Amino acid sequence: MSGVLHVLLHMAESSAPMTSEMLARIINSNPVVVRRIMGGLRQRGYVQSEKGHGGGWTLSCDLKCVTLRDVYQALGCPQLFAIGNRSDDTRCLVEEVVNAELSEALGEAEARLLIRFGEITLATLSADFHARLKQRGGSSASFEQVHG
Amino acid sequence: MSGVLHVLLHMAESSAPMTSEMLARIINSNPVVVRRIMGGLRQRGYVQSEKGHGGGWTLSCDLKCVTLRDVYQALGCPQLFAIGNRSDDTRCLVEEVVNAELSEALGEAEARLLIRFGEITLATLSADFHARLKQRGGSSASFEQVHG
DNA sequence: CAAAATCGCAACATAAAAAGTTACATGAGA
DNA sequence: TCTCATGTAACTTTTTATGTTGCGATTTTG
Repeated sequence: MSGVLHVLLHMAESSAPMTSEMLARIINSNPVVVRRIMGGLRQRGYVQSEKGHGGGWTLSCDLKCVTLRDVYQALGCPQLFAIGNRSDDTRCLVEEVVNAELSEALGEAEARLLIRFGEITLATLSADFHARLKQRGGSSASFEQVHG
Repeated sequence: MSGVLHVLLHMAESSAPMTSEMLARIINSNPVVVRRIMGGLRQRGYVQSEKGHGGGWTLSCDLKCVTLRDVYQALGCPQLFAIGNRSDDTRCLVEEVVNAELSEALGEAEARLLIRFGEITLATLSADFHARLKQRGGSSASFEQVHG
């Protein structure tokens, strides 16, 4: 999640397509992993990829229209919580009770978090970035500088 | 978390000490793991352990006074979320922004969840258990029946 | 006192999941 | 046609959680 957002924002700053390799460097990862996670985003039309010379990834959506929730879903709704129900083998009434209570609490937390994610767009993040950039004196801390 | 609660509720139903082995069977685990996770609870005085013949684990707290939050903390506040900040290497302003936004959202969700956990006591769970038990016709679905 | 039951703990082993890597096919431009 | 890209499957490595073994300490029982 964090990585994908990082990558998307960098793409937003770049006019030319960025290769999987460049994106991988941004998140200290590697090209194949990038392709893997970007696949979901492409399917939903948030990004495009071009093969061949000069190819790479480009944003193909309005930053204002894509929320963190959309991104999360494009990634296949990965597990949000690290804790959860141990098993669904509910022969034991005690376990049933524990699961019910935990599920409810976690479910509510998840719902809230997703709502929150739904309120944050990529444009929000981008604006935030530019605000900080200005504050820091405008030195762009560009891709090449930081991730080169 | 789920496992610990399961175990604690079974202990609440038992007058005699329960051995690590019995508790392990409850959560399809093994005695050493049980001792490991119960250690934190013992330190806080929620449970006691007795060595030797006839020994084992007993609850040593008022169920009404121990919340899920307490249990969570006794377990050492394990990671709650499966997603999070990729790194804290903040040379990149983009990453800084992403991290800030994600941290805030996750932080708030965590705080809320912990509050919620703080409102649920072991007594709540136990009451819930007994309510369901009555509803099902009182057959105790005891430890021996289910986990033996 | 000896034997059996139990916890405590450290060290090691296994398993499951995430991430990374390799290899090769395909398509696009120079 | 050669190079630069992505697409994808298969495999490997790393990481983390869990499980296991071994042994010492403590307590009850006979």
